[in-house]
Amino acid sequence: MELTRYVSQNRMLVAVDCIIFGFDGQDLKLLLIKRGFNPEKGRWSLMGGFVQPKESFENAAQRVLKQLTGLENVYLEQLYAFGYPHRDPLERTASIAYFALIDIFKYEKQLSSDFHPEWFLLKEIPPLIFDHADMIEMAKEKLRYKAAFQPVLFELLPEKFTLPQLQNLYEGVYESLMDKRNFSRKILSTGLLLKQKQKDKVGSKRGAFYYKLNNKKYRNMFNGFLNFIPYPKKLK
Amino acid sequence: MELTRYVSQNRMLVAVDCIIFGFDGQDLKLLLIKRGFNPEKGRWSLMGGFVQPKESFENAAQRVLKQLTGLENVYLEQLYAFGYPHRDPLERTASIAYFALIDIFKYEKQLSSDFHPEWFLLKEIPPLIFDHADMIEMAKEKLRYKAAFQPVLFELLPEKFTLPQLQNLYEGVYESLMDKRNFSRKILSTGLLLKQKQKDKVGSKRGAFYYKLNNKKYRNMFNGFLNFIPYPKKLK
DNA sequence: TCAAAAGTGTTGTCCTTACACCCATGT
DNA sequence: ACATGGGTGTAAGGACAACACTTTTGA
Repeated sequence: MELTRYVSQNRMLVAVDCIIFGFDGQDLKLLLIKRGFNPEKGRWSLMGGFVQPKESFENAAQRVLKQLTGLENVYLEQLYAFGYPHRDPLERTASIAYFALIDIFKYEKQLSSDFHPEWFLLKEIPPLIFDHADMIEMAKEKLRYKAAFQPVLFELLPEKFTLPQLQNLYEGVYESLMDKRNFSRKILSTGLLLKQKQKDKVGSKRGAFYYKLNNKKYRNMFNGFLNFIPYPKKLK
Repeated sequence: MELTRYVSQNRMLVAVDCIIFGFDGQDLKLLLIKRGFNPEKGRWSLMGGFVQPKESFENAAQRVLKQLTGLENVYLEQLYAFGYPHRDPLERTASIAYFALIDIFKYEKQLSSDFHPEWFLLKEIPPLIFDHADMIEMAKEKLRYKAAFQPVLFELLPEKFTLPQLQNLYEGVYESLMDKRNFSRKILSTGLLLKQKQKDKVGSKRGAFYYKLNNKKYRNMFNGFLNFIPYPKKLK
């Protein structure tokens, strides 16, 4: 015998939306798509989808992410549940927002066409549907908050990267300038980085040494409390 | 004309659940209720309720909280959206968990009877329905995380409180001991506290001075990054 | 040879920790 | 008078911010 269901309560649609961050060595970017159906068809939007009956929210976000980027095993974290009644004018729809940090170079090899995805500079996000701009704002804030104490930004980098690239990344996230001497001392003192013998010759004539993550240490420290950003700074 | 709805998608129930923290000057506590309906009738549970058609999640949480405690304008923050398919065995139900920090003494004056609420020591939480224990675990963690950098724990205190009480609170949240000299220096250096002339004579013969929050400063600092917990410590 | 970016060391200041004694009062 | 918890100061070490010059190399 089935117990009675929760009668006389209203059900609603539940979707996930993904705020997908990437970093090209210079600038922080977001991956957006052209919405393919009504309402708001053709406008820019976060990638999203409805949660299916047998799926957890996390699984739904992974599915949606894979659908767009082809990537799996990506850093994905629940951001916030958005649910005011008319956020989707057509029908009440809750959205569980996730933010993802991906290696933009892995993505660029993928060919995903249906959604007309495009990378936008974080500073040049176009108008978006519904409350997606709020979601992005919150994701930026959470990323700043989190990256201040945990080495999460490495998820945005390829296997090999240079210190100047890493500093660009931190400067982008915090929209501020940092002293390269203090920055490298602090980062290197964590012991997270392994210096490589090769240099990256793209960004400069002299070239900058590549580093890789010390993966074992990285996993151990991932949930620790560190102190990655400098105290309040003078900008020149 | 109405646009087509999102046909062939499944809707689900959405509820809110509240993790309600209190502090009696000595220990951290949680407010739990006896669930009044099936399934799992009569077992301990977080206070919750279904989100109504015209309600945001935040409003639903406020409503539920007021229903139980009689309190409004309480510190309330979204924690996480729990949604794996069978968390409620009866029917798929998402739960948006909120955590609340309330002044336990304000509550104690309220008479709310229907739910058979009881305060439990945070260290002595009974078995709970569904995934409520996970919610509490996450709430504890988030409170620790947040209180490390923001003066959020004052939301748990009455208007007037003593430094030893405040220290008990921090020690309870971090399950560790702190040096009272360093603690008071650090707290007082924020300028958040206003010393009162009266003393609390309950906790000791000599009595401890009351302090009040400097509310203006409090509001300004609330979203700042501070450093409230000591670096790794030796416990005696 | 010059322009452009990479790399590196020192110093002063402030924050943090560790630690011990006296004070006020109710019993 | 004594037991209980409240209140305070100092010194040493570590972390942080400020700061400038040399190196490399492609054009």
